[in-house]
Amino acid sequence: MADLPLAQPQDLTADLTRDNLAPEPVFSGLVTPIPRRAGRPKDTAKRAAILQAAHVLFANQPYDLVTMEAVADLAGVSKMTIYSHLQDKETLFETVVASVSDQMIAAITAPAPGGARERLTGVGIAFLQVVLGSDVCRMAHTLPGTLRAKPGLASRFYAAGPGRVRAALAEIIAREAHDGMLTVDDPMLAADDLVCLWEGGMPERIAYGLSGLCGPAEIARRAIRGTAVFLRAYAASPGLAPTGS
Amino acid sequence: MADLPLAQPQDLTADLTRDNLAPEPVFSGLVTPIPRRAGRPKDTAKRAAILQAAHVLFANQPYDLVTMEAVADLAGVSKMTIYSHLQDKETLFETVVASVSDQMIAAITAPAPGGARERLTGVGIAFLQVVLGSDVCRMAHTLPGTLRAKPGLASRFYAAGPGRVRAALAEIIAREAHDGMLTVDDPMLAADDLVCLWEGGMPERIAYGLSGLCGPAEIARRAIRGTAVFLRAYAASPGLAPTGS
DNA sequence: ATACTCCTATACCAACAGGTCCAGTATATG
DNA sequence: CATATACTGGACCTGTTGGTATAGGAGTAT
Repeated sequence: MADLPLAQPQDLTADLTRDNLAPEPVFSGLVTPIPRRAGRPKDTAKRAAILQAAHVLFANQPYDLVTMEAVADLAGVSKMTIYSHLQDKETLFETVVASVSDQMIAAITAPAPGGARERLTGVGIAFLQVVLGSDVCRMAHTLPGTLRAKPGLASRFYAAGPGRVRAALAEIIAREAHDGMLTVDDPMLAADDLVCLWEGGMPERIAYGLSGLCGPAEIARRAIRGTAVFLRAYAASPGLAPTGS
Repeated sequence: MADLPLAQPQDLTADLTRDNLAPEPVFSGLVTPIPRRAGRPKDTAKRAAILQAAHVLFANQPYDLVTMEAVADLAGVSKMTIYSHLQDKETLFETVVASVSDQMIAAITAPAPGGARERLTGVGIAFLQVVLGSDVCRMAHTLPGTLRAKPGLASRFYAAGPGRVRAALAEIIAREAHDGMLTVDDPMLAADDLVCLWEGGMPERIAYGLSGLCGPAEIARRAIRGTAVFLRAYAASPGLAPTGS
């Protein structure tokens, strides 16, 4: 029963100070283009700081435990400033979630050269870097509970994030199958299998706080291993006929 | 209170009336043995009703949205009665989680006869019946967010539930490997693979509310398919299709 | 019967979070 | 310059929730 050395989830929010934010200038692109109005214009840097602070907090705490004042403090901004940029807490959360989806998809869709094994391994590494290597993982496991009451948002997030990844993967697999490299009954199910083999119970253990985020070495190892197992099961090797279908 | 227009997520909690509880007499066994004191004895049925109501509510709502009054109403009991049986909300939650773990383990550890394929498929069906076929699935995805702040409880739950299942599975796999039926590098990782192949992205989709619970047919199909893919990847003799046994 | 305990109902408290109001100040445009 | 808007900081309101206090009714033991 003795398991791996597990990371303590206590100090997750310990060092969340304003000067200690993760250097992800992702939110700069989400800023409004400039409506050109009279009076003092809104400070786009403040909006980015708000979204980034919310990103960090939502990634490390369940939705209900993230207070607007905490977001304001972490962003170095007055609470009212948040409400002047975002309508309410739900809108703030939704904006952060949307940005995470974009980030995830951008990481996946980068084309990779090489053979089937190299291509799949490359996609796996990019996928795991987001899913196991960033705080997105923790946020992903906070989402279902939060979005239970907002089915519209939930389906939108799934379609934009995991769903699109799975579809893209299924297409890759279908192409390989068409080229005779794989023998696949259902590309969608095979995509599920591939994703799961890459992840292997890690998201669950990370979500439970029993394991920390994965580093590059661990990520590469898992991508290679998962792809290998997948290819053993689905490779169009002579004499081995796939079941099902 | 339950009549409020509070955002009911897809009537999940719509028909949770006192006479409509799921018929699971699981909690009868958790009742105190009879302390034999003077005066009126505690009503063990009420304790069971409390735990069962809490089970239903925690399975369908995140922790923070489950109020003690809701539990009391659903159990048909005064709020004070809950506090006379359970110390506080966390204890109530912990008790329910423990019972779910017991239920899960009992479903898994039932020994199955037959060959490797039959044994694994049988375990898979038992496993998926709990994980995909009951409200445990929804609760499982609520847990990480809830338990983030209580690492002790989280690790205990994981050890009692998913962790023990994985260990048991790893042992089965190791035995098959020792008997020459499988070629396995690491039984623990292989157990992860098998579980994931059984589940295939379903828990995620169920948690997001994009899919309902799986029925027996779907569960059997997934157990068979997952086991088949697993055997294709891990079967000892690559040229011999293990479809027959 | 009596004593003791359980159970209920209700009111109540403290804490806390989401959101608003407001007075004052800063910063842009025309 | 004037004007319009942004931002701050805090007080403030409102609603909710976990948990407590209390009083009276009800069931079971001796």
